[in-house]
Amino acid sequence: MASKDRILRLKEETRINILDASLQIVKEDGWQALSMRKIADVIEYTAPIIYEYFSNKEAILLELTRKGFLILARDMKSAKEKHRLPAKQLEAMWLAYWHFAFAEKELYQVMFGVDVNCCELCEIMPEAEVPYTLISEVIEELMSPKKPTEDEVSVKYYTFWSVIHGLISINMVRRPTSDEITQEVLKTAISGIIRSIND
Amino acid sequence: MASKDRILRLKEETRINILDASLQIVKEDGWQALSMRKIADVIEYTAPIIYEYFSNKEAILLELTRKGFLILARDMKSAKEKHRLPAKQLEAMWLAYWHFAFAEKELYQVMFGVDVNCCELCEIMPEAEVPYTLISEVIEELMSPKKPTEDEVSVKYYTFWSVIHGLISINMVRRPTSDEITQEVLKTAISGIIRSIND
DNA sequence: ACATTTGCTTAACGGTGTTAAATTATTTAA
DNA sequence: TTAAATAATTTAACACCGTTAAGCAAATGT
Repeated sequence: MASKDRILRLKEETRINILDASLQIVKEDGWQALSMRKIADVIEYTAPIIYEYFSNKEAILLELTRKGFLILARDMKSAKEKHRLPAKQLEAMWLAYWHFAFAEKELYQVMFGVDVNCCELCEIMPEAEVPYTLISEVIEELMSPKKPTEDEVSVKYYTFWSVIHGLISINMVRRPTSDEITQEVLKTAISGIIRSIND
Repeated sequence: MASKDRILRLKEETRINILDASLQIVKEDGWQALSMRKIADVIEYTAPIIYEYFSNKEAILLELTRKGFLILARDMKSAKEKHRLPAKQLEAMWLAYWHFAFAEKELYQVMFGVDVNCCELCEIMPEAEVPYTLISEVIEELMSPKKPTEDEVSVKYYTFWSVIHGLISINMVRRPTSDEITQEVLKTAISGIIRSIND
């Protein structure tokens, strides 16, 4: 019967509506504002019908995560295809990754669990700047022959922090990588940046 | 009156009890399990008295964040003092940072907003492995003269990912750094790692 | 002894995710 | 066409959440 098809198509449509509504709410008011009742409001149903399409709220987040990975993969593939040299391909893919993170900020957040609460943290909590100060002093000392500007020191600081924080996030979020690999990444990263400081 | 002092001391004590109880709950069942009523249970009071010590739940998280930064600063300082060469000091401080993140995992999480939900994500969602595959293939090609093992490719992959993901996290969580700095960090990081691939 | 303050609890409000029951609408069968 | 069966949707409810207001009981000051 064709009517079965039509109904299935409608069902698939509301499934997508639920995902779209979720993303819309998150884009407007952030992840913490996402609730089943608000989703229901947007799709003009009541909350319980959502459970006919997703077994719970977590399943919605998971589906958005999958959506994110699909878009990311597509973007990275197309970036790769624009080059032939492996080095260029790598750069293009990572830049695509970077752009995806900000173009689809909300998806990236649910994919990798970055929350955005603490933007003005340093203003209300001076202690949060101590690590920055400690490290920057040493970086400046290390660069002192060149009399670096504060911005140049910042560049090095953020590179360091990115590597370490990135490694930590990844090791916390994913299944733990082998210790040897992690330690090697850590050491080579640190010494690599230190070496690069006086380039 | 000395009794005033005693009472103030008791008040300070329950303040600390609240923070300790919070951390205990989080260590046992994760951040998402932390609730005012559960804190009250642990300190053997009812929920509303917590508001005599903290204006709301967010304030408790903020205080734990501060606690984290204090410990981190202490650890980094003492690591620095163990060395005289700036390069050694840097390495020691970042290793201290690293160790802090795992020794005080819960504090690090509330400080930088890393959530830990998706440990087995790759098992239940194959799409999550596509970016890894894409990049690894190119890295392997780039290293091909050396016939690298899968572990060696992983090292490079995770270094890349750490840098990019770390930069993204930082740019999302903190007030936005100037675009020029960010772009320079990105480019130098990427080309640095690419260069290092055939060391 | 009475009044006042303090410490704490109970009760409540509006919100959350989720489930079960009741209701309405649609399709099927006689 | 009408009755029975099935599907679609809502209402009601449960147990929890953060938070606030009202109430009570004990300690304190006068």
